[in-house]
Amino acid sequence: MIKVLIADDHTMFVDGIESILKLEEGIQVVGRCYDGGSVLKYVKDHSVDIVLLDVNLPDMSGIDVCKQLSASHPSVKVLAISMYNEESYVSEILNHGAKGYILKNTGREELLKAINTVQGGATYFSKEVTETIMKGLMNRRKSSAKSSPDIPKISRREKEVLKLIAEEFTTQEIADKLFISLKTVESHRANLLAKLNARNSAGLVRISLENGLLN
Amino acid sequence: MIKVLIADDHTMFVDGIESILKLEEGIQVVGRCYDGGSVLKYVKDHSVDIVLLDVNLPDMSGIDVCKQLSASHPSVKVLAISMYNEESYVSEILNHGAKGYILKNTGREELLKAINTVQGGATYFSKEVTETIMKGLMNRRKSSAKSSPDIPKISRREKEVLKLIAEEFTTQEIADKLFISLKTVESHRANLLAKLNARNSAGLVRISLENGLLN
DNA sequence: CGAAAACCCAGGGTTTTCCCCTAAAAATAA
DNA sequence: TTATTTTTAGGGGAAAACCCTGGGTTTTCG
Repeated sequence: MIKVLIADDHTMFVDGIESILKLEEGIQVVGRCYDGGSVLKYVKDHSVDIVLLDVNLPDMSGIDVCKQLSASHPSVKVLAISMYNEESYVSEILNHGAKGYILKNTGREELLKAINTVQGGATYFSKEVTETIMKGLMNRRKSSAKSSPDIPKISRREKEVLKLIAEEFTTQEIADKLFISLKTVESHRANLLAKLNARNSAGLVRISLENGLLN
Repeated sequence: MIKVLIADDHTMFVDGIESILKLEEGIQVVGRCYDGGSVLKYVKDHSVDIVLLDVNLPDMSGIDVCKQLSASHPSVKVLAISMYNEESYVSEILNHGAKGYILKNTGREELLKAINTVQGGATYFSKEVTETIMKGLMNRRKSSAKSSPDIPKISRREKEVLKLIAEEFTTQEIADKLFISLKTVESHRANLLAKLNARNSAGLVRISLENGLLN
């Protein structure tokens, strides 16, 4: 028997969910909460398997609820429910321990599948949400891949110097660390400025980070 | 009846999968392929619902197979199977149309769940794979996901200066842009160095980018 | 309201970076 | 092998960054 807690500030929505789950034999709705604080309170005093958690709650964001929940009660699985298929919402709440993310226009079948999947220890995202995540991944890949229009090869030594510059070491400190002269470090930096087309160390760091040159 | 095609170059593995699926009533293994070319060929001539596709095949990578498959036969769902839980593999093959990604140490139960989920139109990732994806998301989204441990408020003017520093402008240029003295700009930078706990402008830029302070 | 804090401004003095130049030993590629 | 790149290093000077101090203004908060 899966014990489910529903957390959403819209009564009608909670009613809808409950009426769906009531018909299921393996699922028991053990409680209803209309704000984040009640969720934390309820979980403290009762046994709960899954929390159907709305991302947007009146008093505190579902993200915060999720964060605290997974810290204090890691065995409780959070299935996020939201009106919004926004990548930032999705990644944020998943980064804070949610086991799944579905939209509010989800049908009965999918809701049940999500609950069962999450209960089984895996994660569940509805199709639309997955597409959103993938789009996000794809865009980031493109931008990180294409954004090297004209970057000549950075030699091994130059890369070492570059890393140390990004870590805020002075030229003298870098020279000492690498057992080379201060003038040599300056040479490397000068070459880096030319290669990365930067005007100063600040630009050097920015360009490096934007193109992931420090890995 | 779900028609499944197994594509993997390790015979024993294919046997294992097939013996598992043979016991299932709703699933029928319609073919076996040991390289990528055969997959494309088979799909062209037969009706297939799901391809269990190994990411590493002898002749061509599973990514390429997936790409061509989703272009020529979009109704065929690809469920990627791999030994490796590498973020680059996962995101790449998912970007090319795969509907799921599971590892080779996956048990019988999870394999069946994955097949049914994918057949139902949703996507499926095993727990470990999801963690990998989320880790990747988190690293790229440090700004939104991560907490800012000890960053005092940056004033409006300081932020302006900070942005211009990151854009490689010199102190004099910043002073001219903002119609203030060179010395004033230096003051702002000094305050920024203290607030962000940086030693120099390079660190200023790094910390800003890591914490998304330039938005 | 009134004090404390934060913000914006700015100058003097010191250290560091940046730039333009040259150049040789060492490693790598053709 | 020869040719190219990398790594090393230096002089000298202009520019920028950094450190310390302080005054005037605005914001915040009891």
